[in-house]
Amino acid sequence: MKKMFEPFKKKRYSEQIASLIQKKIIKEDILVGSRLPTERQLAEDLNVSRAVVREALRILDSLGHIQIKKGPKGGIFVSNVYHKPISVSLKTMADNGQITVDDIWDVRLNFEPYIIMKAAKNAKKEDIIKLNSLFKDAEMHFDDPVYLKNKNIEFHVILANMSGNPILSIFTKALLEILAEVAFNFLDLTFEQNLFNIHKELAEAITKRKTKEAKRLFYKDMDFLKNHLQKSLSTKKK
Amino acid sequence: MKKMFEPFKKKRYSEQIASLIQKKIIKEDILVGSRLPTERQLAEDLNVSRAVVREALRILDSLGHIQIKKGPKGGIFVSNVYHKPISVSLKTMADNGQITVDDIWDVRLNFEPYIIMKAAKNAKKEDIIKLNSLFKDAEMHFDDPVYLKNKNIEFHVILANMSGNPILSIFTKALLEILAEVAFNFLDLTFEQNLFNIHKELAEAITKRKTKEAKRLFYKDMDFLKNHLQKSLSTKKK
DNA sequence: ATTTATTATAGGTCTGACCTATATCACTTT
DNA sequence: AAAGTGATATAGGTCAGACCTATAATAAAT
Repeated sequence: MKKMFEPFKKKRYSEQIASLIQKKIIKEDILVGSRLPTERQLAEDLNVSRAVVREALRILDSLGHIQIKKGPKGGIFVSNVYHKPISVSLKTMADNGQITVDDIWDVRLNFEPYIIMKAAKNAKKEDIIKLNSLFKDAEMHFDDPVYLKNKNIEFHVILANMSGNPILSIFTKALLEILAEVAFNFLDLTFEQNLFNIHKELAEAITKRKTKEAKRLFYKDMDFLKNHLQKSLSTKKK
Repeated sequence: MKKMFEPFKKKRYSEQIASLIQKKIIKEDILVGSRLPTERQLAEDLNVSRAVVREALRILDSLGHIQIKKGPKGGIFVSNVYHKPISVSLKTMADNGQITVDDIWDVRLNFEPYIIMKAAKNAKKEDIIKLNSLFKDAEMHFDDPVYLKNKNIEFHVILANMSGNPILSIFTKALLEILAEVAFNFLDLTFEQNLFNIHKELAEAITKRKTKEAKRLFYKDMDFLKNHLQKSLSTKKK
């Protein structure tokens, strides 16, 4: 018959505590890098057993919100990265052959143009400063493939942040991270340098709000990546 | 002196056990839907304390690999839900005002048309069977708002699965779940019935591979939802 | 036949003990 | 002075065993 209520979700103490702490981290009541009380202290403060606290810590750990070190000067350190759980999920699926590089590509091609468009619309002064400072940093290490690779990834992260939609941001970050791990786990200086140059062009189009031009350059960027990826995959031993 | 060994990463028993079980689930040595031994039995089998087993279970739970029920006929059930960590992340952000319903809307509007398009392209016989069985179930409970609401959500999940891209699937699942929780946590039979009828139309367009018509109906679906959402929000006390 | 106690099950929580890795400091040794 | 050695305190890691609580199934009562 007609139900008047849906059953409400009962929660374990460990889950409640985990989301309690998670919220404090997200609200920045607890800052990234700072240290939580010891397990024993948390148990006393929260008036639960240490076992419950530890279960909560396992949850927070697996969500990427904390990092734990043993011994004196050790403890529970806040290290929040919103997109990490997504990366972990995707990584597990990739390891298991449930998703392919093409799937990631598919998704990026579907929503990064939208990000570019929004970024071009919303571009603020501080965003442009961020981009310029990124480029300056990169040019100062123009012969360091590791550094350059990271900056090339960071570029897309900044664009995602500029979209103004945090969901797009974290999805993009996760996709880039997993892509770097499963597909671009190699280094090629010339490649990164060329990529960097495309990014500079793309940034200029965005800051000048030339949306069409920006989209064109994004596809150029992606094509360039894809070509390089296919080349490097074909030279790999099976 | 040259180091002969690098320090190896020590892992808690709980982590080792969690990935042990995770692997078995992924390899399908343990099937989804089946039941793991009881906590006490696992502790005995693995020769660790029950506390360790429970911490492992918290990890597996937060990764969406298991579901736990109390009491007799209860226990630890395998339920690979890859999108769970994403839902949890988004939920937390929503609770803390870091993302809004509009953000979720923005993302859905951006990539569900793509899903619809791919679904219309890829629609297989078994997909159509699934859709029809969904509709049949829903029509058998056409006066139950809870049941209907769940089926209306499930409809979009099936479409996402039909896209053939698991990433789109899990992203969509997470978005729908969070949307249902933060925005549609109320019940309205007539609304759900109307929504259902749109879904039926949409499904027909998709199975007949009428992509344009399908997209049009999707936007109708979204408009309908948005209207209802705004109405219900405006009648809520601030 | 339906409702209401009863009971067994399996997860949930608590207590308090002991183990173990590690940063620090004091003390040698070279 | 530098480097190795050892003691110590810290804080997480593990364990054992007890008791609490929700729930499905069964039996008893209506």
